[in-house]
Amino acid sequence: MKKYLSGLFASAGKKLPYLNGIEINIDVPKIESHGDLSVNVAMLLTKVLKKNPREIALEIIESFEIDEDIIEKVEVAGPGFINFTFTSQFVSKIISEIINKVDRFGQSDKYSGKRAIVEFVSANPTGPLTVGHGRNAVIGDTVSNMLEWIGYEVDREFYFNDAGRQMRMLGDSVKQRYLQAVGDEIEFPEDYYQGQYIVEIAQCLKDEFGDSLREEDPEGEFKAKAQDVIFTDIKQTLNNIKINMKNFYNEKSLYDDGRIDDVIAKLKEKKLAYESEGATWFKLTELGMDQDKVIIKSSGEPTYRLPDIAYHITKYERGYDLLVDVFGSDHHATYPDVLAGLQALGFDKERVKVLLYQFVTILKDGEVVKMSTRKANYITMDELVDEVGSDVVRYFFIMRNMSSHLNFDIDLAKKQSDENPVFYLQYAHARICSMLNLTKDESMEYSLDHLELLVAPSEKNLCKKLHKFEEEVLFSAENFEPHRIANYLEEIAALFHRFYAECRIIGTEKSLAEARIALVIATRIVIKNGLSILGLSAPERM
RNA sequence: GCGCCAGUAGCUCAGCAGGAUAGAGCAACGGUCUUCUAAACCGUAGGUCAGAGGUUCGAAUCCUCUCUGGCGUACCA
Repeated sequence: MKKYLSGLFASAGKKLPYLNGIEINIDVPKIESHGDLSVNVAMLLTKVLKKNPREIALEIIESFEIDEDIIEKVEVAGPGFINFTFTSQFVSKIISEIINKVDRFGQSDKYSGKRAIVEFVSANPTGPLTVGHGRNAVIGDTVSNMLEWIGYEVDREFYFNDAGRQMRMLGDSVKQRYLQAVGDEIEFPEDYYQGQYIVEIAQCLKDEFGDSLREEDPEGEFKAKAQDVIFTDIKQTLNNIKINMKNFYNEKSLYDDGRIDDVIAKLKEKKLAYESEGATWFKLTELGMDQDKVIIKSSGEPTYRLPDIAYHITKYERGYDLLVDVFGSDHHATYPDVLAGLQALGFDKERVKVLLYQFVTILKDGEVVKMSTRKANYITMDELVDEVGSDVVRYFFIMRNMSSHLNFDIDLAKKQSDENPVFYLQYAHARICSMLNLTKDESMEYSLDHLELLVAPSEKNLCKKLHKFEEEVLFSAENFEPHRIANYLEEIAALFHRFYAECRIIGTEKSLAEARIALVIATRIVIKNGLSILGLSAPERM
């Protein structure tokens, strides 16, 4: 519908030159009597033309060559809006397109040929994935899906660090538990990883090696075993919520490849790194930032900035056009350093898109749950998925704007009832499948020959919303706003349920019934496609 | 102190590519199944869009300030 209007204004521009070169905003009015689409261009032109906006609007309307099969009515309203009402015939045509494209409907090829890498989760393997990681995981995977829908070839990647302090602590923790397991009476330090999984890993080592590891370095067999067990578990957890990473990128390889040294050398070459107080500093003040930061500590260990820069360079080198990073809001102060580094080394930082999401507050029994991996005070993703299922978990994490704090109410998520919004969408899909089974039993088929019979308000409203799917997917993907898809689907489902309440198929005159079946099939396709973008199942019965 | 995010109905949140009378779900109240799934639909009630200025023909939406909450502001990641 919007495309048609854009064309209409483009050709009107030939007669009214002032229409050329200005952007035509096409809006959906909130009030039904204001038509299907509305344009405010006349009001924007008052200043330039020094004329009353309603006069301008009238002049524009007169210049249109209207096809009456498409546009039913054009009128000037309010302070100078131009309101368009489309014919039912035109509006319902979308059904043919949807039924034609099926699971490709909503996809676009705007970015085809482009490659994107989405880095997400990226948790160090010190413990199981918790509900705290959930929002990151679901945002990353859903954004990846959306990018695929607009043409990108997307690789999902998990970046991790198996060196460093946290992992050292992990090895120490396992060793302590092991010593306890082989009978040593020692006290387990309070600041070590407290989780039960550490005890289990230690038990495994005891079963395998007996007490022969008493003198083993914590960073040897202990750390290796822990990392192995925990990573296997993390992969399984991701799999449980339908996430498949293409790569797990180990920070360590950046050292082995000499990439870390390379970055240092290049920064020094550009006079952007210097030594002071035993450490190596990154001269961020040179790049317009507030203060210089340490990139290599006096201990000789780099800070996160250095490997992060080196890692991102590999992404450019691997040929990605778009580099998406999904981070919690606690990273907001750190990534600009990395971007500045990339830019200084000649990489286009505009290709990096950092998605920052706000933290999740977990509510259980009406209370806030404070989580910490080290203190073993957490709810794991697996526990949650076992209780409520992958669909509910994914939906809860994606249904809100990522820039807003999210309350995750575990008790609400557990309810298999109408209080749980994900069922609203799935129920619409299941209801449709059930209807279609029934019409099939009655030997009724869909037909695209009489779609113009779909004139009831609930039919027209549903069709109008179906028109917007492709645009919605494109806009959501380009703006990295996955929650919009969830909102859109809730609207489609609501319109469908209303249609269901008002319009019947069985017992209706044949050609209208056939048109309605077509509408229902089209709706099913859109709901199913939308659910698939969100990584949710589309159940055929509930 | 400085920076980022947020503040919209009792609760959880949409809306924020400036538009006409601010929405949904839940919770409350009332109605709708002898015919396609009542996990649904219809209706009632509920608001100083945190507050104050400003820009504009027009502001929940953009700008400034204030207040409140979250997160940062490391030789942790």
